[in-house]
Amino acid sequence: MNKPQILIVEDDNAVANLISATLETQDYAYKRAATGAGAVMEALSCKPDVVLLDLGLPDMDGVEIIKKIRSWSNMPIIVVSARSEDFDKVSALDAGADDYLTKPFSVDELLARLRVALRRVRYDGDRIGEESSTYENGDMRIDYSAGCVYISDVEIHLTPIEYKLLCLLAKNTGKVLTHNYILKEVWGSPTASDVSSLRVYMATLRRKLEKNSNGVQYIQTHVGIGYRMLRITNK
Amino acid sequence: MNKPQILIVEDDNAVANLISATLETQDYAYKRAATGAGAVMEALSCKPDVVLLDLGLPDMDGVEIIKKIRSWSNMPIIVVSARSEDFDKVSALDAGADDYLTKPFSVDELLARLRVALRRVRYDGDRIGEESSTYENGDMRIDYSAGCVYISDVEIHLTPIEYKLLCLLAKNTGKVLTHNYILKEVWGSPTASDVSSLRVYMATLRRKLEKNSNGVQYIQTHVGIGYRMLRITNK
DNA sequence: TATAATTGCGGCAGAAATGAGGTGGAAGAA
DNA sequence: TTCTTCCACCTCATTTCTGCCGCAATTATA
Repeated sequence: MNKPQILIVEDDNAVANLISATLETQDYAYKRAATGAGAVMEALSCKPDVVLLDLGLPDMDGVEIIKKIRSWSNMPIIVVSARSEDFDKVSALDAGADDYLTKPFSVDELLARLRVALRRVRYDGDRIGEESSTYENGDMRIDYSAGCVYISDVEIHLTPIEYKLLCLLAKNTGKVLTHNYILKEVWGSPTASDVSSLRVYMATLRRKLEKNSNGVQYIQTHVGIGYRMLRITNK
Repeated sequence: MNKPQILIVEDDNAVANLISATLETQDYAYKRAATGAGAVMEALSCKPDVVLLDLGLPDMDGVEIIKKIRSWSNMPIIVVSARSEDFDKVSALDAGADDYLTKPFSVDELLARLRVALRRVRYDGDRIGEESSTYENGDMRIDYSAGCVYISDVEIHLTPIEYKLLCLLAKNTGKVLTHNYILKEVWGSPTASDVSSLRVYMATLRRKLEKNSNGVQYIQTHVGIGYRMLRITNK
């Protein structure tokens, strides 16, 4: 078995050095990133086994980074943050983080929690294997890493909400998603927006998807229930 | 989807009450155990989705409990302990615990970490179970997750009420359901609609089901009583 | 026993209600 | 500015429900 690969995301060099030195003594391999954008890129390219993420990065909100990574990967994310408020913890954990450590942290505890995360990777890894960062269905392709969508290799521009909507449908291809479920997943709370807005987004999303795609219908309406992404079998 | 089942292992009644009250507000189901032996037994018998484990039990060392459970199960274990020493955390985590909270803990944080654990259970469950959640009877097939019905692999379009009706009959294949029972289950209240409406829906449902299905009768009428879905034995 | 009356079921059709999609524009953010 | 988000209004399609009719089975009556 190879050395476990850890991605350290931290803009404070002193802390990053401390962590990387510690990891070396434990015979882990590691990569470093000091910005949110760099973190997402590294997470994509080197596919680390675990991400150690500092929330206080200069260029991007930590929770945003978590959501970005979670949009295509389930790799364990351990947040290491100076913020110890409940709100910060809850929002990071709910965004998809697996653990949350507050600075100053004990090195032993960090290592122990790292082992917990790795245990899970190894365990999951045996059964699900590699996860791809793209989704394909018929002529449609979603590149999660780039956040782009293509129809027959032609890029189509989606707004953030449209993109989220499409990803949600894609993740659940073949299943009917209820209006409320979609609203909760995309907008956060079912009350934030209402079904009429959802309809508008569905309509524009459909138009964009099915414009250059000769007559193929990707999204099916279930009247009074919700929507469903069909699996396209091109034969 | 069932309520998540949480096992609370805690000998201090006050804390246990606080946790169980909190869980109830979140619509979780829970069981309680106050001793290590009881905890292991409950974990075995009721197969909870998550275990909340207090380390300071009178009859058994917490780490021992973790190891015992881990010897046969990977269910998530969140330790809730008054001990905040590194050594305690590391040994619990390395013994197989998934998370470690020190008392006094914030209820919000506990709930967030609980959600993290449940997320993982659900995810694993989807992967390994891959339960198709379909019903089959003769040439008819109901795909519950897709909300679709097929006759001889041809999709049949049903309106919401027709679909509910069919699911209800399917769930009770072979049993006679009275008019009132059906009205209550499908419409919510027996007074919302009356039997004449039910007749219309039954008729259209029958037509749709038995159209492409050469002469097979799925739904049987019991005059003056109700309806019944027959189990079809295709030979 | 034979016939008439009653009751319940299914078919059909049309009205009423609900929901979906289109469009335009206002408000807010980049 | 431009882009994005969201709301309001309109039209159209679907869904739901009701009423009426004929048929069949059961029950009552001569």
